[in-house]
Amino acid sequence: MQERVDEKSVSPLYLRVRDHLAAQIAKGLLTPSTRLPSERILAEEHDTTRVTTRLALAQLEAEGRIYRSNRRGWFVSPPRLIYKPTHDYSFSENVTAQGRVPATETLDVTSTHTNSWLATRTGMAIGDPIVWLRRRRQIDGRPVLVENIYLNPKRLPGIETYNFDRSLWKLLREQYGVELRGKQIEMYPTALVDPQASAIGVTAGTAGLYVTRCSRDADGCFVEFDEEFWLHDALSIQVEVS
Amino acid sequence: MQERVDEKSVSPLYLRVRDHLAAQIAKGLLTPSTRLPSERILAEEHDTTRVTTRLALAQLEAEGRIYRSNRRGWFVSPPRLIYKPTHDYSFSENVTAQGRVPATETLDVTSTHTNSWLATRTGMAIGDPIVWLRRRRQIDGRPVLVENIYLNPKRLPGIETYNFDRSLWKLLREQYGVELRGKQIEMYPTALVDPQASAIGVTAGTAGLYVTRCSRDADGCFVEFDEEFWLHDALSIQVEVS
DNA sequence: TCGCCAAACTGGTCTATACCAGATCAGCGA
DNA sequence: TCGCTGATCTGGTATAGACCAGTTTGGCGA
Repeated sequence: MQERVDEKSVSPLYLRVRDHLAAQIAKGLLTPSTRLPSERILAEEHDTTRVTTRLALAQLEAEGRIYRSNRRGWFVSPPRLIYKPTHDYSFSENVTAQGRVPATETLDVTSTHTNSWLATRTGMAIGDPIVWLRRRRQIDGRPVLVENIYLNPKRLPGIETYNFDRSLWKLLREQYGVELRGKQIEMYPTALVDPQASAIGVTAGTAGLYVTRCSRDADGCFVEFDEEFWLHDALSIQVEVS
Repeated sequence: MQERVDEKSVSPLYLRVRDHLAAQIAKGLLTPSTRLPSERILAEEHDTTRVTTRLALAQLEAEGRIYRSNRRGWFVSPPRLIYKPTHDYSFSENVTAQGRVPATETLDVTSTHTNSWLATRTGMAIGDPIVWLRRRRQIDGRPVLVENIYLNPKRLPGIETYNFDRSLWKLLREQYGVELRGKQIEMYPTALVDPQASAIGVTAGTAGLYVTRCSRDADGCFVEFDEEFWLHDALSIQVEVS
């Protein structure tokens, strides 16, 4: 089927398909949130098979240029959200400030107990009561992260009764007078797997960024431990040191 | 060939293969730097084909559990290097402090001129002389990053004549009395593509972390702009805010 | 006009196979 | 003993299909 290109050392076909699509995105022929032609059509256009086409798409996905929406197709990625962990406290405010539309959904709120994994990270004792909150957050209608938040009910009595579909940071400040001071942040790239992958609506193995954040108030008292699973193409992190 | 598992809703075969390998790693049957059985053997063991086996391996690679060495095989990933951009200055010292063996290779040193991309990031004027240094760095013999470093020859006269196969930070301090103060850091996950992918010896599309760092001395004078391309499974980033 | 349902379409998973190119290694010859 | 060489092993690239499971959509009927 494929006419043999007899020149030596041409790049592999799947990279040529990748470059062709990348050029169309760069030229503005394909813009954020537009759908790419289907895999079958792309395969036909390049005189190849779906397997090879999917290799090319996987390359662009890994670069963060396109993403897939489950069985709906491939889409051009929007710009990354700029996130400054040393400055930003509120997801909603940050997203809004960058001209985009945030949304937050509470998935689950549970009163439970500190396990050993949490204990070493928060300073709480094993067995201490703790409130476990799961949320999904979106930018312009696209889910970009799910998070597990663990709240200290000693410092935040009655916290489990509030509505969490808004800024947690505002809630803490307005209802509990908490001024967050210290934060320990850890992050590394990894794949999203279940249950996070299905919560965010992507296939297992999609590239992600894992971020944890432990926040304390002005007295050094543990307030909140946050575990975030981001889509890898959704954010860019900026840190300033002086 | 494959005996049909007639239970409904069993997970896909490639995820079962993934989980089987992950369990072996967790149990310690496969330890860092040991080679996995070849794709053909794994396929045979699980009564499937190489294509499906490679899907499973790609999952584990995306999670950072295994990595591939070009045409040599798949290996279990070593622990991530902990990197604290707000504290750490020296790659070599940091790697050594974590009980591992660092190595640095200089790939290229060129005296060139500031382009517009660099100008907006460094504050230099377009056309200003600048020294471009490319290095590859290893941990325990495995290349984990390549970097482009741009040095300000006004602040660092004669810098291009030094040997760069050691800590640049020490060189700046000892030879030029530079005390780095301000740093602007930006990072996001993306795929490694050529020329960085081949410089690091991985296939194009391998997951990576892109990090840039702009350093200034105590007077606020631009000293160094660093652009790093890390393997995504090689590091974990920690930031402390107070 | 509205709502439902079936067809068409999407990506998701999987088989079976082929050939290529670089890495490795055993064995042969100097 | 050492170095070369070729066989063998590895992953890398590619074809040509198949069927499944959600999503979307167009048309039909109330």
